[in-house]
Amino acid sequence: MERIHRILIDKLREHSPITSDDAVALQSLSFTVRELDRNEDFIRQGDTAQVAALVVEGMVARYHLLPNGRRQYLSFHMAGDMPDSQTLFLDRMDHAVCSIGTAVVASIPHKQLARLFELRPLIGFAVWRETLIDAAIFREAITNNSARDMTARMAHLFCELFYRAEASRLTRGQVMSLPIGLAQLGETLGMAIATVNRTLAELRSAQAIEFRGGELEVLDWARLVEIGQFDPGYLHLKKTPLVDDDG
Amino acid sequence: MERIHRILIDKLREHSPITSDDAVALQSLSFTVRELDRNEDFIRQGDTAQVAALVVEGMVARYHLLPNGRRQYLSFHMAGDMPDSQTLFLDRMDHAVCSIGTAVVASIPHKQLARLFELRPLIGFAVWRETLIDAAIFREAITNNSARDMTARMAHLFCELFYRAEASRLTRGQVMSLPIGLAQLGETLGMAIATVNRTLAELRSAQAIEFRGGELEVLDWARLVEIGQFDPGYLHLKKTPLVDDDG
DNA sequence: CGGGGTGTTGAAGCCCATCAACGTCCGTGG
DNA sequence: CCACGGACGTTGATGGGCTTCAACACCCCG
Repeated sequence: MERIHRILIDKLREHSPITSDDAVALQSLSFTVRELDRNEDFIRQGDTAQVAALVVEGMVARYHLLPNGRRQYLSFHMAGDMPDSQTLFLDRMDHAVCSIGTAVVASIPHKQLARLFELRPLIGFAVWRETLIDAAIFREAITNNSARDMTARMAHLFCELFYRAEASRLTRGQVMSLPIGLAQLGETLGMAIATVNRTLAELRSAQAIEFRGGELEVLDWARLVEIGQFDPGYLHLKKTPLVDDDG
Repeated sequence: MERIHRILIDKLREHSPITSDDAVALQSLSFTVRELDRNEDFIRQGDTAQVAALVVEGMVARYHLLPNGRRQYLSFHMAGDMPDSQTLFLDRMDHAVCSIGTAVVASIPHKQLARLFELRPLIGFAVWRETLIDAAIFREAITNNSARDMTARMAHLFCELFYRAEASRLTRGQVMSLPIGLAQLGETLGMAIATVNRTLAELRSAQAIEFRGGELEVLDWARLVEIGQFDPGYLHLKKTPLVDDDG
């Protein structure tokens, strides 16, 4: 099996039942691969698309471009995510997608996906579920940036990213790759860079995390969860670990 | 045709192509109707559901319940919206849904919807599209509450609600029903009640809106759009008005 | 060695949360 | 009819947390 198919199937299995037949059908999908430099836009606001992207390596981010030229980052995506699955059914992108750090993405033609959804509705439902989890993450971001103080806000973001990375087996022990700068953190959480730095120092001195050189290390998960008021329910992931029953 | 079916079909037509055959199929859906007092929860955080709700009259809101007992309102929904369509594919509600003002909702069994999606994929795609527009609205709320100052934030919310109400023909001239209090506005926009009041006064003195007694009146749409930096692209609605070609 | 990008830290000031007091409306019950 | 009480809206005073601005440190790469 191609690595790209493996990634997609494993990802869907984090939340959906995918049968062996479904897996075989998914392997019929063709794709093209593209390597991205750090901070490279690969979908722009206003674009239309005939392909959907699948993250293969690294991380990508979605963001709104604001009138003043600044950005509001909306979400971060790692291997297995389809950050622009909405282009399947919405004509124009209302936001942009860029890489953070170097990344690899695969492009899958809309037409092949649509045909698969008609042939095997359960695959469509699995991808639909994926987009619904996306929406749940957006909702949590609303609450995070509106109702939590700066420290909780940052802690919650780190909790979410680490939890998701772990579910996708992208962590090494207590460390995950998060090749993001303070400026981008600020444009995610709605805080000024200076505040980002001071809040980060706070989390560090609480012995909760270490964040340097594009790597996030969780020193005290329980404390981080408590500071961030993190409850992973909204991620709708199965609690059981992945089982490789097709390889 | 039942009024409930009419509402649902018209709503889907705001963004999706629904053929006469699709419309007939949609009319096979059965439902039960429930009337709600003002501020009545009808889905709670953690619930599972076998039915999906369709707003028939009035407005409902989705919200996160916070540890301190306060709420973060996430979105508002009016006639035609399906505020809990995610229950079709996600087991547990990660947020609650309540009425604001009195409202009427219809409940449609999940099983009937799922069968319809398998029989007629295009209907499923239309509902999917609806959930994707929801997600786009959530994204805009992230940006609104994170990157815009208080005045723009409130203006943008009013723009969105009025624009959506107009698309669904729920306005009377420049007036729409918005039976919401200052406290709830604050819990939507992430500001204290006092600030809500003062910001509201600002918009009033700018001759942009009037908001009183649960009614929002737009006095100067262009100015409101400018203050709120509102661009309706993210709502993904067709620009053409609805055409009643099945009645 | 120089320069740019990024991170760090301090000082000043403002916006907004908080608190408090008062006003207004409306429904209830005397 | 009026008195009362509660929910909601309004307004002022205060304080603090965050933004802003500025200066400097650091590091990688040319």
